[in-house]
Amino acid sequence: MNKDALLQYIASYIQLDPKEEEILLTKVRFRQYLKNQFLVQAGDVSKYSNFILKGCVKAFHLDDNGQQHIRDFAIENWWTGDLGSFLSQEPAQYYVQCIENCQFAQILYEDMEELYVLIPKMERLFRIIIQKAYVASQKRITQYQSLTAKEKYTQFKDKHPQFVERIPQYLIASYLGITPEFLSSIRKQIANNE
Amino acid sequence: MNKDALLQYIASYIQLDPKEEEILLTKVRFRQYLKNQFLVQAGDVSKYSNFILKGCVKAFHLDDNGQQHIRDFAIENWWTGDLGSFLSQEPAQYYVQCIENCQFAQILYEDMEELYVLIPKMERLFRIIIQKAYVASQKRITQYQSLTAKEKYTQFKDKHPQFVERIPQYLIASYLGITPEFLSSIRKQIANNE
DNA sequence: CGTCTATTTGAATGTACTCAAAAGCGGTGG
DNA sequence: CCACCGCTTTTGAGTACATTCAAATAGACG
Repeated sequence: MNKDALLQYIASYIQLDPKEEEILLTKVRFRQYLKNQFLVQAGDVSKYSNFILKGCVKAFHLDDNGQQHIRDFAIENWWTGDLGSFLSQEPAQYYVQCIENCQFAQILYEDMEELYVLIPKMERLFRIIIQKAYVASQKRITQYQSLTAKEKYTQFKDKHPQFVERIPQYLIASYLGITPEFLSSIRKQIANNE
Repeated sequence: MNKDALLQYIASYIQLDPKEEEILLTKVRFRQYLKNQFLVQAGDVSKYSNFILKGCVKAFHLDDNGQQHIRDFAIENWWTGDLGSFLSQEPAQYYVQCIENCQFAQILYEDMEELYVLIPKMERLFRIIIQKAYVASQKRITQYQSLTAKEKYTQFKDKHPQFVERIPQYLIASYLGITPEFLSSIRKQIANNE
């Protein structure tokens, strides 16, 4: 499978020499998942960190009423999983499910810890990646607070057109924290004002 | 000022030898701020990463209507600032303001980058800290999605009693994404049902 | 073509907001 | 020690944004 996509991605953050790349690849497992297959299931421990080579996933949470709430979507060149479960090796709170057929590069928890020792630069890599993800997450919170549903949808559409194309609307509604019916009426409004 | 609090905090994540602690301290600036003073102002570049030795701050965002939305609070032994601005060295999107008189340990952006080189373990330290912060941020998003205002307040109160004691209610309302009037009526409801 | 899932529609409802005013509370000075 | 000031919290009436529920329509796929 396409290991080059992973190495190229990493090269955009840190420089690994050929030996280090080799070590890294001994710790990486390449794997295919089908559409609708679960990468993580709430209740199980999330054993892998998953880099997406191909495809698209949703990470979601089930509330007490059995309702699904999308935490985030992820596509090629993103990492996904339940980070909280992965770090603590305790049962996951989230589900991660494939929206399309997918290919992942997976690193086992124990191997990840070893990699940090064998290749200290990996600490830097993930520090930087997670810093960025955290900044984005903070921004999403303030947008939740300060925007109306219509504004949230408009900004999402403008910022992530690739998601709007690939992902059903009722999932986007869930990501935005609104009902699919209301998103539908927002879209109607937008269409009429143009 | 109390450098030991910083060293002790760091020691709970990584082990620094005396020489490394010394190097670290040459890069740290200890500083006092008064209640209501700004640690970060939107529009300015956030030059420091700030560790709180004493006191309590709010980080917030101003929307187009001039309304304040609390991104988060931080107290002793937490880091605060505008991470996005600090990392990119571009103008901040957030304000960070002292709710009480405060003492901080500050590290300049350039010094932080040097520290990562001089003491590679610092990469590990911040990787771990930010991973945790990111996990908490994700959890907050899903709580935003799946809880009513009353549930959000109850959970906040139970999880962060120290905040409820120190922080005015209208700021907690803003953090939860509701109006102070509505929080007041929620509290009345809770009081009546007991 | 038929079935299953996703999207749209519309009416009734509810949760949370706006606005205005009153009450509470803490500090300060006369 | 009381009176006043500024700021925070409470109250209440009217309103709006978004939800719920039920049903119709549209789309995708075998």
